[in-house]
Amino acid sequence: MTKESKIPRPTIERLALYSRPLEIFVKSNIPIISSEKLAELCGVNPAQVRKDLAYFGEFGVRGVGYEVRELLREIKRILGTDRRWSLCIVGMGNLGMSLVENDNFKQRGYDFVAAFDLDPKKVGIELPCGLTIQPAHTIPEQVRAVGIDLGIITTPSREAQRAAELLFRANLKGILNFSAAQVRTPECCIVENVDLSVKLENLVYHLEMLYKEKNVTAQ
Amino acid sequence: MTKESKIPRPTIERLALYSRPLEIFVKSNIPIISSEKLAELCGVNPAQVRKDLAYFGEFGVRGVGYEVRELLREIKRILGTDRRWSLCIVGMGNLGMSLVENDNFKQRGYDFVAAFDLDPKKVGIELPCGLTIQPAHTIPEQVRAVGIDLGIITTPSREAQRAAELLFRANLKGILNFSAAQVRTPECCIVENVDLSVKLENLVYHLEMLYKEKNVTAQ
DNA sequence: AATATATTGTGAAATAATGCACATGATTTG
DNA sequence: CAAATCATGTGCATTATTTCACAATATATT
Ligand SMILES: NC(=O)c1ccc[n+]([C@@H]2O[C@H](COP(=O)([O-])OP(=O)(O)OC[C@H]3O[C@@H](n4cnc5c(N)ncnc54)[C@H](O)[C@@H]3O)[C@@H](O)[C@H]2O)c1
Ligand SMILES: NC(=O)c1ccc[n+]([C@@H]2O[C@H](COP(=O)([O-])OP(=O)(O)OC[C@H]3O[C@@H](n4cnc5c(N)ncnc54)[C@H](O)[C@@H]3O)[C@@H](O)[C@H]2O)c1
Repeated sequence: MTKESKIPRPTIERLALYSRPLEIFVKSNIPIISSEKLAELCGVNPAQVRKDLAYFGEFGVRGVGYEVRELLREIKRILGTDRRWSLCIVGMGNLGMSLVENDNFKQRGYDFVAAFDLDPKKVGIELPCGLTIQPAHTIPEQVRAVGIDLGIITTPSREAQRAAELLFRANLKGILNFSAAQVRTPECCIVENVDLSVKLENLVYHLEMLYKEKNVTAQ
Repeated sequence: MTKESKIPRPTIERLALYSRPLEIFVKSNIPIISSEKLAELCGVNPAQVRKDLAYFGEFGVRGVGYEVRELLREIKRILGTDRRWSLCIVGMGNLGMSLVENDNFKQRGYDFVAAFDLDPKKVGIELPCGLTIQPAHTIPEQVRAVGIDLGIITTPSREAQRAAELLFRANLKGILNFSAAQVRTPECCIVENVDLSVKLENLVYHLEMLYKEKNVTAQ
C-alpha cells in the first residue's frame, strides 16, 4: 500500500477523468471498453490509460478490454469515492450558493452538511437545499460535532486564510479553496487551490501563441 | 519568438500564480521582491521561480531581487493579459450567473459582452451586470458581429459539445469549459476543461493516502 | 577599499512522466 | 485446431520538469 504513495500525481487526476465516460457507459449498458476508446474520449494516449490503471492492479483482459462496471468500481475504490464524504462551505456569496445548490455533488457522493458566513444579514437564511446558514464563528464546534470531512472556501481572497484556519484547527483534513489567495495549512491538512482566473490566463497565453505562430507562418 | 513554444506548461500556470502576490505587493507599495519570498508565497521552489522567469528574459537584479511593478508588467505581457479580452458565456444557470456577476474578472481584464441560454424562460432576462440573456441560436452571429475572444461553457454536461460547436464555428478561439464533459474542438480552438468534481476527487484520494499512512505508522 | 552578505541566472544532475513497441494471452474465423 | 486478430500489461527509451549548486553581480558594513 505504501507503494501507492509514489503514484504520479497526473495519474490520479486522470483516474477521475476516466470515470466520467465510464459512468455514461454504465448508464448506457455498454459492458466493455478498450484503453483506446477510453483514451480517445479523455483526450489522452492509450498506453497512458493502461499504465495508469496498471499501477493499481490488472483490471483488464488481454485481447478483450476492460469490464466497464468493474473498472468504474475499482477507480472509485482507488480514489476513495466508494463512500460518501461530508462537506461544509464557508462564504455563501454567489459562488458558494451555486455550489451548495448543484446536485452533481450529491450524485458523486458528497453531502453538504453545513454552510457558514460572516455576514449577519446572511446568517439564518434557509437555503433551497435545506441547510440554514450558520455564523462563521461556530465553524470549530460544528466541524468537530458533525465530524465534517472536507471544507470548501468561497470567501473573498483576503478572508480565505482565516477561514482555512478555523477549519483545520477543528481537525478537518481537506480544503478546496476557490479564492485567488494561496492558503497555507499544516501538513495534516491538504489543500487544493482552484483559481479560476489562472485558468483563463492559461487560455489567453496559449491563444496568443496561436496567433503569433500564424503570423510567422503567414509571412 | 518560436522558442517560446517550448516553454513547459507548468511554467505558464505558475506565472499566473506569481502575479497574485505581486498585485498585492504593488497595492502595498512594496518595491522589491526576491525569488525566495515569491516562492514561499506561492508554495514553490525559489529556483523554480527564477527559471520560470528566465525563460522570458532577465527581469531581476543579482544581489537585489525583482522590481515588483516591472515584474508584474512583464508577466502580464507574457501571458497576454496586458490587454482586455471579451468573453461570452453559454448556460445561465447558477454557475453562469455567479460568474458574470463576479467582478474579479473585470478587474483582471475580462469583459463579459454576451450571455446565452436555451431556455425561453431565461432569454430576455436583464442581469444585474447589465447584459440581457440572448437565445443560444444567436451565438454564431453575435460572436462574429462583436468579435468575441473567449467563450465560457456552463451548460449541463450533455449540452457542452453542442455549445462548443456553436462557438468555434463562429471562429471564436478559446473555450473555458466548466461541465464534466470533455469537449472536442478543431486545432484552431483551444479548450481548458475545469471539472470541479475532479478536484474534489483528487483531494479525497490524497486524504485517503494520509489516513492509510497514519494507520501504517501507528501499528 | 576590502570583506561579508544577498540574490540572481543557469549548466548540469536528478527526478518524473510519457509513449513506443512488443510479448502475452483472449477470441474469432476458416 | 491453426492462424489471424485484438487488446492488455510492461520494460525501456525518450522527453519533460525540477532542483541543486555555484559563478556572477549588487549592496552593506567596517
Ligand atoms: N463568483 C464567481 O464566479 C467566482 C469566480 C472565480 C473566483 N471566485 C472567488 O470565489 C470567492 C467567492 O466569490 P463570490 O463571487 O461568491 O463572492 P461574494 O462576495 O459574492 O461572496 C463572498 C461571501 O463570503 C462571505 N464572507 C466574507 N468573509 C468571510 C469569512 N471570514 N467567513 C465566512 N464568510 C465570509 C461574505 O459575507 C460573502 O457572503 C472569491 O474569492 C472569488 O474571488 C468567484
Ligand atoms: N453550479 C456549480 O456549482 C457547479 C459546480 C461544478 C460543476 N458545475 C457544472 O457547470 C455546469 C452548469 O452548472 P449549473 O449548476 O449552473 O447548472 P444549471 O442547470 O443551473 O444551469 C444550466 C443552464 O444551461 C442552460 N442550457 C442548457 N442547454 C443549453 C444550451 N445548449 N445552450 C445554452 N444554454 C443551455 C439551461 O437552460 C440552464 O439555464 C454543469 O455542467 C455543472 O455540472 C456546476
